[in-house]
Amino acid sequence: MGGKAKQKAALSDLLLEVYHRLLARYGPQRWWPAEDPFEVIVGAILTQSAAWINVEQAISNLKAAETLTPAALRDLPFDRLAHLIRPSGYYNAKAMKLKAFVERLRRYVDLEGLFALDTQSLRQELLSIHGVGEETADSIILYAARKPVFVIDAYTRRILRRLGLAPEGDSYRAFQTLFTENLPKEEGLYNEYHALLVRHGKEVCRKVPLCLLCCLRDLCPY
DNA sequence: ACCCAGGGTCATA
DNA sequence: TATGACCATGGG
Repeated sequence: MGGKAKQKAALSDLLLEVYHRLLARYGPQRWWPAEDPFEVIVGAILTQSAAWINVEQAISNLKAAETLTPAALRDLPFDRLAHLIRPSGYYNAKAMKLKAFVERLRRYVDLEGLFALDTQSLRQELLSIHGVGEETADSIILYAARKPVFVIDAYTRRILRRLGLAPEGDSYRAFQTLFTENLPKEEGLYNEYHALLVRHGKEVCRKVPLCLLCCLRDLCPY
């Protein structure tokens, strides 16, 4: 094995080691916390820069109003939609995004039609919808369409930096490549790994600044 | 009182 | 392409 290949093998082992530690520490996360694919999508948009606890309230409001379907959201007056999702913050902006999504969905009839696209086309299509950026698009592909795409979020970046693994460039794609080039391409693994990173990020990285109690502390170069 | 959450868009340089 | 203002609620 050449030097390059050896380095890559080591990185792959490290990423798997991190995964197994998190899994042992927290257990399976059973993501995404939603009853169906459409609820995943609504949650992915509502959780943008918002605490999940507030998103849960907004989703709960939508369910109580029996409006958590594409057709119902299309029929819902804008102001009423905005009011229902108020707890998740940025409610006018997010009401606009939800409307944009369900309007675009008409082209494919339903989610099944949209998800019939190959992964690359699906990603491009999602990115072209107002309010859907890279993280939201990938969350939808992984957790709603159940296709193997690794989701990168703020927690993931923070944890990788702390482990001294942050890629050069610092871009979304660079972080994503780090995972996909060094892990088996499995939807189940990507699903659980990202969920665990988020769990770990919430649990430890903010509350315990230097990771003193962190299950990854001996992997930290700091 | 202040900080920031499982981001994204848009205007500007 | 890169930065900054803006979107807004609720819990720590």
